[in-house]
Amino acid sequence: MSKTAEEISKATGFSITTIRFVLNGQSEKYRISASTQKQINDYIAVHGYSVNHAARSLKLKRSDTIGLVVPDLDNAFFARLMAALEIRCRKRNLLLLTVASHDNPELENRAITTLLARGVDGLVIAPCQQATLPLLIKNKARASVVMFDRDFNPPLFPTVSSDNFQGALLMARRIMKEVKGPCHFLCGDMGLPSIQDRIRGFKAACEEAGIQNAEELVLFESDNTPEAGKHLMKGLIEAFQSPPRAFMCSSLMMLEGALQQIKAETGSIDKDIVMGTFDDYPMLDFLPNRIFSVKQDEQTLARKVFDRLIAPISERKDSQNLRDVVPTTLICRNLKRRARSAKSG
Amino acid sequence: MSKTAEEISKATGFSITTIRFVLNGQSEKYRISASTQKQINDYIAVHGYSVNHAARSLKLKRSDTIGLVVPDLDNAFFARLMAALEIRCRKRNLLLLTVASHDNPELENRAITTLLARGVDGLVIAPCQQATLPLLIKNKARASVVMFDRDFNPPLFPTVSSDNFQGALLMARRIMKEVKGPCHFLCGDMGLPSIQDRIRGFKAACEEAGIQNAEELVLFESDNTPEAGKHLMKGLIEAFQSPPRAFMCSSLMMLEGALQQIKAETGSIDKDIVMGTFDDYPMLDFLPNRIFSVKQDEQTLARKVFDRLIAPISERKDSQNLRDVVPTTLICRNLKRRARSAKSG
DNA sequence: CTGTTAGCGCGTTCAG
DNA sequence: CTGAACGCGCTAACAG
Repeated sequence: MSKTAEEISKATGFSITTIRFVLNGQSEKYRISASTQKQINDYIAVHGYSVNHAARSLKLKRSDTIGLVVPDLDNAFFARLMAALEIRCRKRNLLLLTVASHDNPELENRAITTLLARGVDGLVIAPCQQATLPLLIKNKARASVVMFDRDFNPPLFPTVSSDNFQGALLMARRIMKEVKGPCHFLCGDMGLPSIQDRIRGFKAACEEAGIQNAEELVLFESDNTPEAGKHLMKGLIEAFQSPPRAFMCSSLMMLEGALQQIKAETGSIDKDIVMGTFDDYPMLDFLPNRIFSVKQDEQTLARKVFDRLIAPISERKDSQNLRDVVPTTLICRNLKRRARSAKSG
Repeated sequence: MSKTAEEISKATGFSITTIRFVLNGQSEKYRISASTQKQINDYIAVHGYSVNHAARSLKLKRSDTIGLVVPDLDNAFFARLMAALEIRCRKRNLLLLTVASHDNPELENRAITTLLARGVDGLVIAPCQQATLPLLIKNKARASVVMFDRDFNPPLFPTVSSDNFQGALLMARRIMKEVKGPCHFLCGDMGLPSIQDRIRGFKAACEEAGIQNAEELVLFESDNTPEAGKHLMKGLIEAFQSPPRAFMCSSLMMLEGALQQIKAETGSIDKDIVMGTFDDYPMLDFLPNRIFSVKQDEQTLARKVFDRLIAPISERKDSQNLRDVVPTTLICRNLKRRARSAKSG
């Protein structure tokens, strides 16, 4: 176990101040003698030293810590975002504290409270509710807060999200062009703003294509789970006595469920079905089907989130431009004739 | 921002001690008058209170915090394990601090040092090196340490891992039965004990099947990445002028790379290829191929890790039984004739 | 160049 | 039942 500054002081006979100066690399500044430095450094080399962050935080009212609240730790999108954020944090000697809310408002509040009590210097949240915000605003004082992925109205904090409207528009457009006909949209988590944006994008594409009954093409559930996807697909298959020629899903989980249902009912997944999904996953490569995916740019999202977090004081244009929207990429797989991808936004 | 105990004391006129007793639910014990309690509680109801964990940690030499070091945050297996651990931590009012090592010894050491400096009460590591351990042991004093996923020799700390030998044995056996012939094994991260165990299991299955050249069937790279998988598959295709009839991979990443290579070279993935992989992912359902996967039991792994972490003092049988081995499940997809799954271990 | 000092907020002990 | 006082290890300001 490494020693405290005082222990080093006692052991070497120098005062705590002297010890601290060499510990903090200020020996030049205060012209500590070479001999003194050596003695201290030698002692440290043997016995070790690491600051006590608890004491440091207590004194400085700063924890060098960032809190992150996400719905789910084992969701490819959030995991990638967390990974990207963690790297940025490490560069600044910040520790990222990640807590899952499981899309449950109560757990979300507990997570936020916990993180705030731990004295995080910044807080990043993919909120599952608008109601949380008042609670936050009340305790806001010490941490700068950034929302991401879901931009509820009004945006009480800086918010970073993907261009869901554009992503949905481009994907739906391509799918409908591909099948020269309509496409169903299976949505989970209806209540979320990001999903609403996707639905608007989908409808815009329908309108372009001269499709009248866009409203009926959008199916939704309140949860974002494979089960929800299964259930919606089940309804579709019942209604048409066969799987749809084309459909798109609001998430990988919904797609998973939908495909499981198709496989369960028909024994396999017809390779002529055209599908689309939000979020990308490398394994989509291995389906023989034509399949589109809207890939979110986690790196850019993480960068913008981090910038908002770090520079809260500077550049106070305040209420204006509180929202950052990040373009997505449409990935196209197994098409014979067209290009493979295109930028949105 | 919630108040400190002293602020509450000043605001309500009671002494800090009195405030603390009601904050800590000891008002009964010290027979605080009902009126006093009410005044204090009312104040708290309005202004809020949350303990300052920095001060608390400083005083108690305990942070109510567990550290977790994993190679990669956006790896399905580790993400699931992290999620499972987080839930257990929350139940005990512990905060889980997760840091990625990116399978880089230097980053791993930094991560461990950081976590230890933050005063974690426990430390869980999926180590990418044996060399780390001395460093740890030196600083061990305050945190109980548990290793998982990779059990280096000798096991200097309690270690929890899956039954990799058995998993590989069962999977290889089934694949070879399925194709009535040999199967290649594409391995990443050769140096890891878990991979070594898988190779031993694979060879055992070969021996059972009377296959002589098991050694040649094992291909390996030092990294566990899609690129490594691609590269190995490329070699295989070159050697045989076509993709193998059957192969298995040491991880999903390797499988990803291998399949990408097959697709790149042959335009599609022949549905008669039989494959296997360590770790499961729901999307494997959607390949038309016969495909096996060895699913690790993250819940049980997390439970055993947590138990080792929490109960380090009790039951000191010490050196004996330092290792926990958790059974895996073999998942079989798209087989016509056989059952879908079987337990190992 | 080196030493001393005063809190940060909390848990605990001791005196009333 | 309530108040006062100490110290956890660190930072920062001030005195030599």
